[in-house]
Amino acid sequence: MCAESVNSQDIITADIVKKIDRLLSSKKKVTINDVADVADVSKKTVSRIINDSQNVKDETRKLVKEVIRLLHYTPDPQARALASRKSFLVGLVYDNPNAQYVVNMQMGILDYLRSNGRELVVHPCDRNNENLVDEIRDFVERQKLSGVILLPPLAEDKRLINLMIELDVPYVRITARRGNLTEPPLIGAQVISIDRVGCEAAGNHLARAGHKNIGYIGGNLLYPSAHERRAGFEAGLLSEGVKINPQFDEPGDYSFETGYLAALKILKQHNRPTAIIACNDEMAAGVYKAAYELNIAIPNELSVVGFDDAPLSARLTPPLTTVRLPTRDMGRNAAQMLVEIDNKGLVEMVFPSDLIVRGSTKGF
Amino acid sequence: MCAESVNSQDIITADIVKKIDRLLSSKKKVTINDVADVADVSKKTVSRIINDSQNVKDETRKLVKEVIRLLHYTPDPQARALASRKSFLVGLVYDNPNAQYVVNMQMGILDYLRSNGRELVVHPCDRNNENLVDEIRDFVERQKLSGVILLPPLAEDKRLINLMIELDVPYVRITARRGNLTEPPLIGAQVISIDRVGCEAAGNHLARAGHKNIGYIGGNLLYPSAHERRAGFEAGLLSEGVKINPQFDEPGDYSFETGYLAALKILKQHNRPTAIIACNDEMAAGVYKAAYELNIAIPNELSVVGFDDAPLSARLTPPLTTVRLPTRDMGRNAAQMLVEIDNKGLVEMVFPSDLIVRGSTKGF
DNA sequence: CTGAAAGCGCTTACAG
DNA sequence: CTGAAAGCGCTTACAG
Repeated sequence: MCAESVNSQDIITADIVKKIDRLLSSKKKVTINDVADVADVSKKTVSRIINDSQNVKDETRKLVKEVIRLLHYTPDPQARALASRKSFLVGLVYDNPNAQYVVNMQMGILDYLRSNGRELVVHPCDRNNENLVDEIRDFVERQKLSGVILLPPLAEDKRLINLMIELDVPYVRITARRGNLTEPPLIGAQVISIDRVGCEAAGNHLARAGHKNIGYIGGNLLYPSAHERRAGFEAGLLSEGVKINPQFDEPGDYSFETGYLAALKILKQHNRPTAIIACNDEMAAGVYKAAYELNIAIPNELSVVGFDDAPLSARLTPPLTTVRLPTRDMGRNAAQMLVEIDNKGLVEMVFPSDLIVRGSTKGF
Repeated sequence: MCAESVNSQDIITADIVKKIDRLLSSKKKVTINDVADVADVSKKTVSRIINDSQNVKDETRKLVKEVIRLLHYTPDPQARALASRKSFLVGLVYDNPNAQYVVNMQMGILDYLRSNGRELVVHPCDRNNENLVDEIRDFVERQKLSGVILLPPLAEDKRLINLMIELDVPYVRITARRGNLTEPPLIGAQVISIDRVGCEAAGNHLARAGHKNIGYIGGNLLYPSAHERRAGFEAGLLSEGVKINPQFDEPGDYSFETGYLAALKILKQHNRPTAIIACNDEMAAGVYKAAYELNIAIPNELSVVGFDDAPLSARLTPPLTTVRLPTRDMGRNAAQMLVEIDNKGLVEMVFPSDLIVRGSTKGF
């Protein structure tokens, strides 16, 4: 294969073409030295161009870029990492039980990183491991990560945030917006989901359908999401003058099991509610199980709402009305923030959630 | 912090301790040069020990290892990669719709890699992308991967297998055992799941429960798993003299939708079967939906069996009887094979699947 | 705007 | 069994 001889760029001389052809046919790896040699500049100049430095004459830049293209040169990431003490690896740190969420996030992050010559190194961990902080410190330092993305609930862990600051590594936290403004100001870059918006729509949807006797199964109150979602559901109901029935207001922890047990408790009572809001789809699936056992028909006798749009939710019978978070979009934007934005100061991006109405909710 | 002065190893002299203390308090990164200097050997010798070379005197090895320990030295992965043209990164290449499978596999792979100073770089891709091969070639070459793990169905892709051989990179394929021995001999290292075993148990379970009129919804026949599973189900039934009713033998493609449509078709007939075997849980969930709409009670009027033990399966009402693959174990062992075993020749590990009986199956 | 020199922290190839 | 030298492919720090 020879360098396209019909070259529109008259900056590429016959001499250069000859050099390129020789390199290409030698089958050896093309390095910065080859580019420098062919373009007749120093490798420092090539380095400047690779790293988007401004201090290069336009003409020089154009020539070098063309040579890079013709040689199919890509800089060696390990060599760059060694010299600059920064790798082109991004770490994804999480401890999360929801596989779909993790996979969607990975896809979104990679949507962006791919265009950027970076790779994603996954690092699931155990938030109850007492060596968590040291272990993550090792990970970041050894791999000289160019950035870290923290998923909830680890993104809320003060120890990890402090670690990122101590290591001076760019990081982006994926979090849910707190309604509670008495919280200390948020630290570092964040991609924030607003669980509240979709929940408000869901509450409104139920209230408008005529439901007045409404049960509630809460999320794990240690997570901001549980508070946010509740605030949203309540606001949506209240806009139509409806409140959660305190008689059927049960705690939960986002697990199928607590959803099931809470629903059993609620549904066994004689004036049982006509709708139950569960703080996530897992628990909503627990409500389905309880309803099934008690022979209560969804949606005819009971409407159910969840949160997450888990794969599960569309597979339930009837399919579950739920709230969706744009997880993949959030991942893509988190990666972009990490790479493009200097991490000093506050940076945030906000993503609302959406109500998805399916077959589990019905009016009278 | 000073090096433990009460040192049981009399090889560590006071002089060495002093040097170590000075290094540790300097806060600079500890390198191979420091280790060599403290142990009074060449850095080549330290390198031999890091890389488990045999040609080192026991005494020397012991001393150097102790110095490494006291200095908390860890070799720089990027420097090693640059010098040896091999990184300490393992690539996970897949194109798979099932999030739980991917996440379990990642966990298993990391179970092993963690103990090994290696990291996992994830690389989801699109098998219909015409640049697939070139794109993966770039990935492997640029990152100088020390190994690649291929998940199904990409693990069956001849183009990728040839690519791995061409690049001479160690690789392990995760595959399902084919029953068909006319297939060409299997290439390279493999971690093989035997879908057949669990399916046979499932078929047997149904037949022993007294089912004689049995419907079947197949998997995507492009994947070996679809054939394996069918062979297993049939063998299990046949051991009790039962066969799939050809009248209710429907194709499917592993999607919820095809499961649903096939089940509708089957269940609308007047002599409908008392049990349906679906080739995976997604399709089994489709059967639930169809049964619900047709007002057919599971398991009282219809038993259902799936495959995967997806998170979904335990959440369905009633919970689904299904077959489980030891995904995480497979991942751990794949990583171990990749790292420990020279990739020449055939190497395989086999993992059987298990029947998990839950509430969706019932006798008469 | 550009470059020569030194160095990042290892391993390779060779020698003894 | 051990080591001195060169080199992997880049960037840094400095100079002009």
